[in-house]
Amino acid sequence: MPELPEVETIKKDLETNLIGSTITGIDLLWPGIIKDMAPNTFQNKVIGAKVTSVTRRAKNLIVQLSSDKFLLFHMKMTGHLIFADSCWQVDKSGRWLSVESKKSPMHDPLNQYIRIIFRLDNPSKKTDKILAFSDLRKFAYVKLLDKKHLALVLDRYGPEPFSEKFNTHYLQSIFSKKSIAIKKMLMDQALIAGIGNIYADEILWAAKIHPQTPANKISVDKIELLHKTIQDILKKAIEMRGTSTSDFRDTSGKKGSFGNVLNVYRKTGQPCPRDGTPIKRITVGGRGTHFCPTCQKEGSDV
DNA sequence: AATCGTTCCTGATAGC
DNA sequence: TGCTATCAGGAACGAT
Repeated sequence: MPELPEVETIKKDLETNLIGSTITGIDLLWPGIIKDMAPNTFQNKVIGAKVTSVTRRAKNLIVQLSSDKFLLFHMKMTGHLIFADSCWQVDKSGRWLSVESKKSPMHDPLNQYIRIIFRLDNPSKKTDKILAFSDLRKFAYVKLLDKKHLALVLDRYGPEPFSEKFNTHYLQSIFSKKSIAIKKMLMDQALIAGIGNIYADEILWAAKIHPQTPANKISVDKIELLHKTIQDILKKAIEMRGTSTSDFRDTSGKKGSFGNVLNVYRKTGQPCPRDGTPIKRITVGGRGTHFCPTCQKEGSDV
């Protein structure tokens, strides 16, 4: 599921490829992908606009248009954006046609649930391009917002982990007020932007904190370590272009490599890389949670 | 006011 | 073999 590093990877790809392109048409294969607006209105307002910038906030991807409107993409669990030549076509159910090679990224089952295609014209590129939005589970969406409504949506998120506001003092202030599980707090988008299930588990393992530790029981020293760990892990994951243990693909359909260096996420029963104890899986806040019961002991070392 | 449960959806997998 | 039931999971929203 795309979290901060995965959406950042998509953002970097599209910054290179999308800026300056004009959206010349839209193929809508599943109208439900468009939220908060009638599909016809959406198409009328988007077609003809030029992409002026691509940014990320929390797990959202924001594509600014020359019309001073913004496309807001959320990938949820299985959303992928694919940037490709316009010769690629899909059938009525959103599967790519004429996939000759099994090695082609388009052959990947997870790139074959196309819900909407943006057709692009860019004079500086040799051929026309498309931006296709694939999403197996139909949780992902795209919205068209003006500046005011975009600000309203984005203001609900907590600080970005690489912003100045995200410092040890901030973590102390939010943790001290609540006794809920630290993992739930790390994943609360209104408190910290961009951390999801994979990175929450990896961060807590690296900082040796039990995922169910009440947030207000964590010492100042541990908060400092946690702060550093959040930044270190997210930075490394961005450098490795994300985690693709299940669904994530970049805009050319390729996997990220952070999945190769995971220590606990989806490693149930496998030895902890630090002490060899089998990794345990529990549920925290309704989410599958992986940790080492020995080096992330509950109620100790907090 | 804060927190919990439900909802959206499909494919993989387990169980019979 | 082939069916049905269960589960995963981000985050908005309704319920308590």
